[in-house]
Order: sequence, then C-alpha cells, then structure tokens
Amino acid sequence: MTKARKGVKRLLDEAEKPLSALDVGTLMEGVCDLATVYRSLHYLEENGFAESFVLHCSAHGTERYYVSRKAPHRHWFHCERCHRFIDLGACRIGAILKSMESEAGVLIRHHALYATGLCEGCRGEDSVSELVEKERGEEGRE
Amino acid sequence: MTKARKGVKRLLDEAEKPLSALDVGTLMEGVCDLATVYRSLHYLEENGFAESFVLHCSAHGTERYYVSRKAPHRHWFHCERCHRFIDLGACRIGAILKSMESEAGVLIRHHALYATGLCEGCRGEDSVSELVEKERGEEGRE
DNA sequence: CTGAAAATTGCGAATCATTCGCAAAAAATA
DNA sequence: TATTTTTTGCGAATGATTCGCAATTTTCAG
Ligand SMILES: [Mn+2]
Ligand SMILES: [Mn+2]
Ligand SMILES: [Zn+2]
Ligand SMILES: [Zn+2]
Repeated sequence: MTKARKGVKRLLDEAEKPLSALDVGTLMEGVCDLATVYRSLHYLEENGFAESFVLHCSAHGTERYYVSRKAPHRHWFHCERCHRFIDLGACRIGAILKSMESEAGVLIRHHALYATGLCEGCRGEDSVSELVEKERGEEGRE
Repeated sequence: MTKARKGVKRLLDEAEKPLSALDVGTLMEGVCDLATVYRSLHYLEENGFAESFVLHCSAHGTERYYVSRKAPHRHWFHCERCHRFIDLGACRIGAILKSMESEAGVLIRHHALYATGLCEGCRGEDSVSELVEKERGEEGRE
C-alpha cells in the first residue's frame, strides 16, 4: 500500500465520525493531491477497508462520506442544523434485512441507513422555529 | 399548483419505482424545462408531496431518486447489475429508529434506508462472477 | 543492488448533475 | 382588467468527481 493510501486509511481508521472526501483532502494537505485522495478512497472501498454512504442534507446538498471498516458496521445521525454526526450505534437491522432479502428474492450485498433531524443541542436553539415551525405558543425567549 | 408541478407530481404518484430527476425530465420532455423539473421536485419535496434519497451505485455513481409520498413510506433495493429497483415493502424500522432516537437524544425527522446487491434475475447470470467472485468451484456454464 | 515493467501520482482539463440570474410568461389578486 | 407575485426558459455558473497523460514511485526478476 502506498503512502497516500496508507495515510487516507489511517485517517479513516482513527476518525470517530464519517469524513467527506474534502475532509480527507484537507487533512492530507501537502501529503498528496485531492485527485489521489479520491482515488485512494475508491481503492480502500473496493478492497474492503472502507465504506461510504451518501446523504442529502437540506442545507448542504448531496454529501458523500467515508468510514473505516475496521470497526463493526454502524449507523449515523446527521444534524440538519449543526451538520455534525451522532453515532446511532451498531447496526440493528440485520434480521429485518434478511427477511426483506428472502421475501424480495434478492441478494443484499450492502445497505445504507441514516437518519437526519436535530441533535440534542440544536433542539433547544431559538432558531429551531425555522425548521420545526411548530411548538409555537409557549413564550419564546425573545 | 402550476402545470409543471402538477405534471411532475402525477408522474411520481403513478410511478411504481423511484425516478431520477433525469427520468422525470425525459418524461416531461416538451412540457417543461429540466430546470423546472428540478425546481418542481424541490417544491414537491418541501411541501410533503414527495421525498428523495440518494444512493451510490458502483456502476452509475451517485444517483438521487424521488418517490411520491402519497403511498406510505417504504424502502427499496437497487440491483447493481441491471439497475432496477425492487420494492422491499413498507418501512419496518420505526421501532428501531425510535429507540436509537431516544438513546442518542436526537430528534429524527427523516431517514433513508436502501439495500443494493443482485436481484433474483441477475443472480444467475454468468457474469455474476465479476461481482461475486466466489461461489466458484462448481462447473460454470462456459 | 540494478533496470525494466507495472502501478500510482500530480495537475490541469473534462464531465455531469444541479443551481442561478434574469427577462419573459403565467398565475394570483384586487 | 390592471397590478403584483410567482414561476419558467435558457444559457451561464458551480462544485464535486473523474480523466488523460507524462513524471514518479513501486515492484520484482536478475
Ligand atoms: Mn450537512
Ligand atoms: Mn444504478
Ligand atoms: Zn445539531
Ligand atoms: Zn438485476
């Protein structure tokens, strides 16, 4: 494995959050080119060292993220306000997927599950009104 | 609702598979511009008439699909070989998401779940070897 | 250690889907 | 029907990702 690939792999292995290609690119600044980062991510994914998922965030559009496959497969929550990821823990839908698989007669090789909404901290913000346009009626703090 | 929006909405309501913006654009050919299709899809999604998810298909890259919200929320399987969608039925992960939500202390407003792999028809193809590079040992048909 | 052959990189130029700007057209209001 | 508010069409940006290709590394046999 080359220096660039090793470097990208290490970043993913050590990250405790999914990283975008650009996140990795920034962290690899000076070490290798962004095109190489993309190629390394592909290499790592094709060879089972990493996996990715794409989510659509209303504020930032389509975002693709990578995570190491060193640790067991897990799922993530993405906050629509602060754009941070929150760990939702290990995958709990194995059984459900198995039954869907047999019922639909397909062979599942990958799956993606993620949730979006508001994280604990962002739920209380006064700016929540924009998003949750409800919960109005109590006395706002303004 | 304008003609373009009505048209796009009808397409989604009547489709029995998720449609990409380009799919819709092609079907709306002559009726309205592609930019309007994008704007209509946004309108429909913002107003609760449709929802979308993004998936990454190894052969076609990142693809965003839209489905009507007329019918109850369901999940889909995407075949990596023939690129067709297979209905995996109504959402069965409500309870799991609820517990993840309370455990992580977040407020889930949306979620996406989809699986990819090989559909029933594509599992038997001789070309499977490319993808499943296993199951070798039996006598291939060639 | 070499030296060639194979694989990977850097960089700038393409792509591709999606978004924007803005004047014209259509829809909503009064 | 006149006026105001939205939506469209179209062509020009964008932004992320991919490509082409020559220069640089790696790999590997000798
Ligand atoms: Mn985001
Ligand atoms: Mn596909
Ligand atoms: Zn947050
Ligand atoms: Zn198939």
